Amino acid sequence: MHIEVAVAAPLRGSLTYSCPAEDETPGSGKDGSFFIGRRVLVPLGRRKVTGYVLSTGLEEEKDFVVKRITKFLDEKPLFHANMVPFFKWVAEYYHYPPGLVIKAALPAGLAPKSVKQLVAGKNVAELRTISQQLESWGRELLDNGVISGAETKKLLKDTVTGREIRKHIRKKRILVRETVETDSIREKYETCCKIDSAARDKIEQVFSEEETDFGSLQKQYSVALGITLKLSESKVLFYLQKLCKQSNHTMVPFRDLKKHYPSAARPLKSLVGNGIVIKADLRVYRNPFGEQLSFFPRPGELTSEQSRVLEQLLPSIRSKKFTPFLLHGVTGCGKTEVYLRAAEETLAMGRDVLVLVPEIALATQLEAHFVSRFGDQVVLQHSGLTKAERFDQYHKALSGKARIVVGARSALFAPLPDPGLIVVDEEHDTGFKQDDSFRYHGRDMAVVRARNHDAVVILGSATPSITSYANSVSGKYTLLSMKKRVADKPLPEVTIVDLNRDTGKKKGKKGIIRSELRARLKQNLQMKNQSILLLNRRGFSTSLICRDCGTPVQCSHCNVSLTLHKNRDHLLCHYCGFSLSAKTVCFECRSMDLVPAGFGIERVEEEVRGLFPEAVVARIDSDTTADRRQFLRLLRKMQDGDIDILIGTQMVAKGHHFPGVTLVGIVWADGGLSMPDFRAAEKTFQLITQVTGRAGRGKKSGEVIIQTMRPDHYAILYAQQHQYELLYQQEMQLRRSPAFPPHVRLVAVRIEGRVEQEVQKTAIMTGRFLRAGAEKHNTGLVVLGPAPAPLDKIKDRYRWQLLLKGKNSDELHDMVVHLDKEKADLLSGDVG
DNA sequence: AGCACGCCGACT
DNA sequence: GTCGGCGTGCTC
Repeated sequence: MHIEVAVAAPLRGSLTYSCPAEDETPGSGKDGSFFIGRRVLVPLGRRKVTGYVLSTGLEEEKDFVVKRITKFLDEKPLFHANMVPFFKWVAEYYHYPPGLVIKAALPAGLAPKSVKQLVAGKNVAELRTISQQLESWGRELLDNGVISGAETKKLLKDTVTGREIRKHIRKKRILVRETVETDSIREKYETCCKIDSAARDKIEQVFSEEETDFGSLQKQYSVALGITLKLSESKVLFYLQKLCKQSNHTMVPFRDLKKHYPSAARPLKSLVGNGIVIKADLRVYRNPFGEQLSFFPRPGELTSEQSRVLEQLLPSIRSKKFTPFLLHGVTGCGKTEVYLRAAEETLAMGRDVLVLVPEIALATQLEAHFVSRFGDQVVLQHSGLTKAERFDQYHKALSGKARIVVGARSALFAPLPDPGLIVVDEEHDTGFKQDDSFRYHGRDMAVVRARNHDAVVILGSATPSITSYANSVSGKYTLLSMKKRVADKPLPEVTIVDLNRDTGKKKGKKGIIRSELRARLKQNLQMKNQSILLLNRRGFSTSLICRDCGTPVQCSHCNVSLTLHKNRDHLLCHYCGFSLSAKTVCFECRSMDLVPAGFGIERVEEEVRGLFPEAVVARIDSDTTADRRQFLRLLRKMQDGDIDILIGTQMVAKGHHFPGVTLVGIVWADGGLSMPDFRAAEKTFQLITQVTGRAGRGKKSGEVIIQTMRPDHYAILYAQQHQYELLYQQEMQLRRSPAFPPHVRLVAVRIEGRVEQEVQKTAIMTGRFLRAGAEKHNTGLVVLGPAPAPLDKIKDRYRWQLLLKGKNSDELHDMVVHLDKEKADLLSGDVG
């Protein structure tokens, strides 16, 4: 039989392998459902790699020799057959090898491949005589007879050592062996035991949890069971019964039993021997939920808006048809409850639920709600989990033991058998886009996956992306609006403070926090309310500028200024992590007279601590919360009201529910407006609106103060007035000419490399190529550039870019494929 | 990705 | 002649 396999290697398409007849399990069906989704080890060239079975039953003649698979790596599939079209679609759309798409979709550590090992050959002994001074690898080879795969790779990569080793291989002193290491992560099993049911019934009659006299226990149990028990044996039975009742599970983990009765092993063995106790290894799932989550009860009543929105949603869920919704609801309107009710309905229909959030901090937030409602039906998928936890969560979803997955971007590929609802919370967030060589947009792909499964998809946000909103205007998505907060709480009152306005007094000594904000902070502090200050800029100051020649201190690897950090003692590059002592001199003129310029969040913190020494102040940014636990701890403290003033970057703006916050101060709102990005205004509006939404979520109403140097800017004015629709109209107007999304589609082609001239030359060549292509095929595509990218040098790599604009996405797509094929022109660097 | 194949310059 | 550098192209 022939099978179609996507191999975990950068190949455009899938490959055909043959599968020996003995692996064809009887009753597996002609549709191949037994095979699809299983991993196979296959020969690829001269080595062996992991592949994924996509389809079966390809029997026709091939013009190449079809190789046999080496073996199956799994008993059961790792993904459902209905994922195959989705994987293929994603691979095609993002020009990414299908096998690598699948590899990225599965938990890490499940793609073994063959590696070379060095083994002692028959003439090893000669190694000793040839060189009087053996290097460490030679010693290792003589002592152990083998060198590990990782080590071998390193040795062969080194030119000098590699040459020497190859010589030894020829002389049969060393042999090369190909080995395949097994999966690094596997299921976890735990020894559990239970009392045989007949014996259990008998013990049940005399069982009392309060019993402490083990002597009498021994007698009672012996009589009940009709055999003579030892004291230790009756103790084991007592604890088994007790733990069983407590946990409500029939099987008790041996580990738990030992906690109560450390010497349980021996009596347990004899009980198992005479059949009173049954032992078994049970699959356990490593628990990723960490600390106890807060519990949220199911509200009895919905707001009228929630009911209205659900009236539109629920029929679509019942109809089991692809229906995309955009849920535009102001902050604090109770979107979460809408998600939960929709999920309830989906489960009732026998289908599964996928919930995507842009980052793990929000995953925790939503996770608590979903776990409160659905208990152990919920699993998590995000980068905060260990590999082993992720593996287990994946399998729980795969097997159908869990029916709801809550997770970050990568949860998009969660192996739910039949998703009937996909929720994308905070759909506007850029966290769905991001990094890696495999750049996919989580939100967009969620819509595609929903379409594949005939599922309902809800994109939720208080500040929808202009693109999504345009889709709702055009009718592609159904718009659901919620304009009121729950319990008729008002949206916060927003005041704008003009930073240009000179206060007159204390010239040059003005702080970053102006009098209005300062006064309100003070008042809020006295009333024991909490405040949030937002500044979306890390570090102490934006740069360090030479007072003699005016040059800022720059990163030696990137074309950006270094940011002053931590007690002003070191400079840091936010793009490559390069760091330098702050006691430096100007690179241009060697002057030592360097002054900080521009302010960052650390400076705000310093100022606030100076102004309010009695307040409990905390700062949240990626410098203070490198690990997730610390971040969660701070969030919890904030929720519990143990922090008076929280100062943070955009991390504090997103989705959190802090009931005690009544004042939000935006220290400098226009930071993002000067960015060379056509979405700058949209992003600024989103950030202001999101952080504004943190105020007044509890009993008391909220207030917001925006400090800005551009008080007339529409993004800031509309955010002040909570006017999303006006922002939308303005943006659509502005993006008409010159045309920007959503009026046209945009593809950025970036060329980067270590040599500036080479990059520039390649960029110009690529530009010519693209223009020629656009003209020849008579497309409406417009090519802009090439020009140096907005960040034209990062990590020692120069970056140039071209923009492709087109109304027709197919045309753009074809052009990118066209370019991809001709990539040979590019000397170094990569195109995306 | 990783590996072979082939072309070319350098060196025994 | 031969070794090994690197550019090119293929892997069922």
